[in-house]
Amino acid sequence: MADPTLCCASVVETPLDRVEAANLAHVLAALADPIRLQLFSIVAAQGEVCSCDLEAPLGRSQPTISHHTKLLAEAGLIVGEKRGRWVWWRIEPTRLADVRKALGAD
Amino acid sequence: MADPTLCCASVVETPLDRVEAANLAHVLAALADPIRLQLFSIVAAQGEVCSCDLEAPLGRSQPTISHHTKLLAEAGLIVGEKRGRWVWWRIEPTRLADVRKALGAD
DNA sequence: CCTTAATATCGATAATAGTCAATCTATCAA
DNA sequence: TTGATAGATTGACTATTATCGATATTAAGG
Repeated sequence: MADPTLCCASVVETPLDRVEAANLAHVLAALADPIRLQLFSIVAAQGEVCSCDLEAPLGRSQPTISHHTKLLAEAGLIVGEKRGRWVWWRIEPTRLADVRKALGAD
Repeated sequence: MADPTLCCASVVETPLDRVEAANLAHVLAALADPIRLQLFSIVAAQGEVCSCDLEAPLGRSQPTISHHTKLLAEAGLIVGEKRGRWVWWRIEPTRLADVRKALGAD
């Protein structure tokens, strides 16, 4: 779903209002899980990864992997492309940059 | 508590191991809540804030505010100093910078 | 001391989130 | 068309978390 509004001032400049806080918290929550962080870093390192190649390194079942990829995708942090029976995931670097900026990147 | 280990390579460079993922997830989880994000941004904007001045703008009870400041402090993101009956909170900018770096700051 | 005030802690509750087995859907191959 | 495979969805269970009332703790001030 990727709520498009992570643009504005950083968290250290101006007090966030409720909507800004909710939007940013939603994206941060997607990253605030060890399995999803590992998943994200594997995808980032390999460029493109099939869902089927995530179960083994993460030690989680297929439905659980599917659940985590869905959350990361809804947060706009990864994008999936279906090719035949497989879904190939890549990260969305601009979205991650938005998060850094929201956390006060110079 | 502020686990000191957020130094290393960013999440987009190398796949995180379990320990790195757990440490980073812990700090991100502290930020991944709307109330704590607002709290953090209020403290950042004002430089120093007393706990007693957080209940009203955040619309939460005193025990809840105390709970959230504790989580942020345990993540190393804010520091509290007791002066008389009051606790004054300030942010830890280096800790926030560590998070940005872990998320791939250039 | 005793009272008041700021904060922390405890206990309970309701909501949220991670996990997996079972099942459904879509795609490909024979 | 049938069988096999990748992924999504559902349902149930458990664990975690946000919240607040009640209580404890600590520090002035009189």
